[in-house]
Amino acid sequence: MAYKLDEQVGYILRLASQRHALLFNKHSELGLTPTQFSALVRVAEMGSCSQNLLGRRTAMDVATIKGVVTRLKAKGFVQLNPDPGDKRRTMVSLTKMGADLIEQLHDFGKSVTDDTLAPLSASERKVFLEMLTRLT
Amino acid sequence: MAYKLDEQVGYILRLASQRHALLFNKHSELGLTPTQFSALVRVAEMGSCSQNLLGRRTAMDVATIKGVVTRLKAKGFVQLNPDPGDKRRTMVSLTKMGADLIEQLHDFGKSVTDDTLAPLSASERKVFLEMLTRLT
DNA sequence: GGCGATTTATTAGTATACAAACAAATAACC
DNA sequence: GGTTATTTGTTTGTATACTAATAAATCGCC
Repeated sequence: MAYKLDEQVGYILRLASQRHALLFNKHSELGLTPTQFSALVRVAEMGSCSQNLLGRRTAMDVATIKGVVTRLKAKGFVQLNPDPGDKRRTMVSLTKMGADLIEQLHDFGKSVTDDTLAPLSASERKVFLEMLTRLT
Repeated sequence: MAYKLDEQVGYILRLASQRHALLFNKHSELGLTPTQFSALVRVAEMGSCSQNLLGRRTAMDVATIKGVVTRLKAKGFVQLNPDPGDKRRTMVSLTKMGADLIEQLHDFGKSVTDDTLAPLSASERKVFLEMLTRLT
């Protein structure tokens, strides 16, 4: 059987991720990237947490999460504080401005997910997401 | 319904792509990245083609494909030549070294695909890839 | 109590990925 | 045939994403 690039899961995953990013950016008046969005939503979920832990909980390595947190801080959505109990740690938490945004982010996230999955029916979406999750 | 980051298609797509990249790199003695692999396989498919067209056929914008082609050339897998009929174009083609590698790349690609899809049964794979393709 | 191992964060380097601006060549079209 | 529009390629800038090396603080364990 001939090897067809267009049928390889890695290649198609890349294409699907590209389309998702496109849909995300198309409606983003928030000025957030998908990665920044994920990190911000996760901070809201976790409350105050260390930069490293935030990275682990969003699947970003230490170098990546540092850049993301730096930019979220520059935009005024999170603040950084030293952990009084552990001098190694930098604690990340939402600013008032960040907290005020979360509900809107959830709505936005739902609509991007909906747009991305538009080619699938409701029952297909369920099956697809279950299988995709198994590939993580 | 609460918004759960872990159930959003964009987030899970990112995780699945990460796992695929991990599996790809784990067995890559070829020194190629997934992106370089895709471009090289596509050049083999297309024979000689312009750098821009190669970018379109591998879903890479002009800046990205330029970098990828530059690195493939540095590794000796492709060569660049001016198009005699169109002075704007840079034609990309395989070197002998690149051509000799293609069969091995196909085998390698198949095994990475297989590893990535390991959590799915044969019939699930078919359904999954069909649905994923619709999301591109 | 102290020493080795681990954790946390930073930095430097490489590789995608995309947008925007630019120059050169070609195509389209009247 | 000449002007406009498009195509091709380059460059700059920003944002992931990962590796590796480093330093500081803490933990584990005897």
